[in-house]
Amino acid sequence: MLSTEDLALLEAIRESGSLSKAAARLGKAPSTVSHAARQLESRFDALLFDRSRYRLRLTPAGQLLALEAARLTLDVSRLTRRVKQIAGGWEDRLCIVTDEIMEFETLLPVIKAFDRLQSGVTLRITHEMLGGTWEALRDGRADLVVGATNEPPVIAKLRWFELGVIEWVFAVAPGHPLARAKEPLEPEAVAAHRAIMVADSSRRPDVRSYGVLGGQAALAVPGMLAKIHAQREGLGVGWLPRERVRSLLKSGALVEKRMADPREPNTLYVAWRGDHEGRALAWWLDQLRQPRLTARLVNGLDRFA
Amino acid sequence: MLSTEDLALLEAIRESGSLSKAAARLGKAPSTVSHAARQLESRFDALLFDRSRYRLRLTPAGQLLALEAARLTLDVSRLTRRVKQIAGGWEDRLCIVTDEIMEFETLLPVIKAFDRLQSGVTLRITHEMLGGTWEALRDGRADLVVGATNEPPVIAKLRWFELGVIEWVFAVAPGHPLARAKEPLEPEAVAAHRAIMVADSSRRPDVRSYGVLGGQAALAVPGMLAKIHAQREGLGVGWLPRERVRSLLKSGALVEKRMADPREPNTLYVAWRGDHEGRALAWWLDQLRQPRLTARLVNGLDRFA
DNA sequence: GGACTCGTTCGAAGGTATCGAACATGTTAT
DNA sequence: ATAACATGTTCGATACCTTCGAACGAGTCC
Repeated sequence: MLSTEDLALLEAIRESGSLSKAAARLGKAPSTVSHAARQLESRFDALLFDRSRYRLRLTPAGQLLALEAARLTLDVSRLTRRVKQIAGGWEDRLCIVTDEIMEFETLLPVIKAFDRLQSGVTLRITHEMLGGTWEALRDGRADLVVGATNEPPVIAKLRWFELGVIEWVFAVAPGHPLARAKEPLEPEAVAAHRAIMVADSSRRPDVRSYGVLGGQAALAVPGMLAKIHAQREGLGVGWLPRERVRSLLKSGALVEKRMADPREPNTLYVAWRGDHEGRALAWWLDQLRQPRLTARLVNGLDRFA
Repeated sequence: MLSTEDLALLEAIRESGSLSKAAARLGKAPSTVSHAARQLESRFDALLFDRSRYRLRLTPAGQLLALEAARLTLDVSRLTRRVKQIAGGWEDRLCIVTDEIMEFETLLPVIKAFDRLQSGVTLRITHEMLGGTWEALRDGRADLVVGATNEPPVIAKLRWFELGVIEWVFAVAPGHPLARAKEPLEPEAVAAHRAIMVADSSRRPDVRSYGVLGGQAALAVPGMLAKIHAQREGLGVGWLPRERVRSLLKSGALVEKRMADPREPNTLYVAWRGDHEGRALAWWLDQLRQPRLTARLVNGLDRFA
């Protein structure tokens, strides 16, 4: 194959346009370079050097080789770095999947801190909706999930801890008919109005349509933030995460309604497969155990404050 | 860097799960393989082999290296082929640009014949409209242009020969008002009807709108074939290449009209830059000098016969 | 024309890869 | 439990490859 010395030789000849000048540059004897050039030609079974004139130069084939050898050398040095990375206990890449209710910006400082480690680990952070987080972990699409809801399913070698608890509030716009309805609201009263629910982009059943009654009209929106907006505009009703609409409730832009059937809080989980633990995963798990970050992820950002 | 021996060693160990078995496979002494393994680890400054158990195995880092080394080896063998190709006088790639009026299928047998040469030269064949062929040659986007119209422009080292002559006919649908108009048709009579012209997909001025008069209504269509269809449907009028509509004229689906201002035939050219002549280009030029192929390209296919 | 440059060939020296023997440890079959 | 066999490492000797410097013929420049 090709060595760094081969590349250096080709580049020195290309740039100096002379074998003896190239040898001087490389700190080698001209005879060494001459011999090495012959060896290269023999190895590739191609004329790489034009000796028809006084000073030796690259043929077009030699030029192509010089160019491509440079690219290959880059490839190899990247590979060397990656191999060292892994030998040092870091992963090649880390895929983190969060529930879409969680705001990506909360993770930005963490990502920056991780970058400062200069581990070389490729990071990939994506969202999943509904039970999609557990699915991603099972399928191997995720190495780490943040904010998974429902009880942890049966997955080989699964490890997890609780992130926190998310509380729900049934809220309507002040001008919505249900805003003036007698409390606690009965299911029949709710069923007469359109429900707002988060669209399920996966093929799974609509797990996120909590409290939507049979036959009830529904509007599916692309995420929790969109759901908040839709309900604030009076387009429909449904459950919303309390901490994420706190200032809307306080300002009256949304009105909380007590329900005949209250909704239990949800526990959020951090989970990973225990058979693939590298330093990057360990680092992230450590961060996710920090109470301040945890609170921020669970409670979210009040985008309406 | 990496050698084919390095790759062979890594793969033999991975597949046999043992250093001594790998050595047997490679036809080498176990001590040689042991030493080579140590050298590899030293070169990458990483533990590539797990010696904690009876039989030596690859670490995750070693596995990544084995995988990536295989990919790199493939890269190098491709490069070796390319270098040999060029040293043998072939180009790395050949870009042929034809005028879009020419049917691609006419070139299929030529492409197949070229493939049979097994030169390794990458072939790229594209269309240009209007003066786009000359532009492609000047810009270096084309190595060879086929069917360029107008006089050859000033391009450094330009070489060319005539391919043939294309004749035009002013044709209208039988139900079109101009079909019954008195001959020869005067410009004023034509100007009252919509012109069909080939859309210019480049940024150049509309050179292909020959005979379109100022203020005349126009319909731009995506190519000569589309123009033929549009005129046959009576959507408008204009000049068409005589040989490509011969059977439509014969069947009466299109009616030829004599004009007060006849259109001169166009000369088509084959052109290339003379400073980059390899064996592939030479081969194609040779083919393009064959009278049968030339006639087919110039006269085209009568898709309506 | 003389001084210098260029690249090749050649023999010698230096560096690297490979072999086989010896050895310690682990595994398997009886 | 023991003997036979397997595994991988270390080490010295040998083989192979790379590099050097000297000598040389041909080209270039002042």
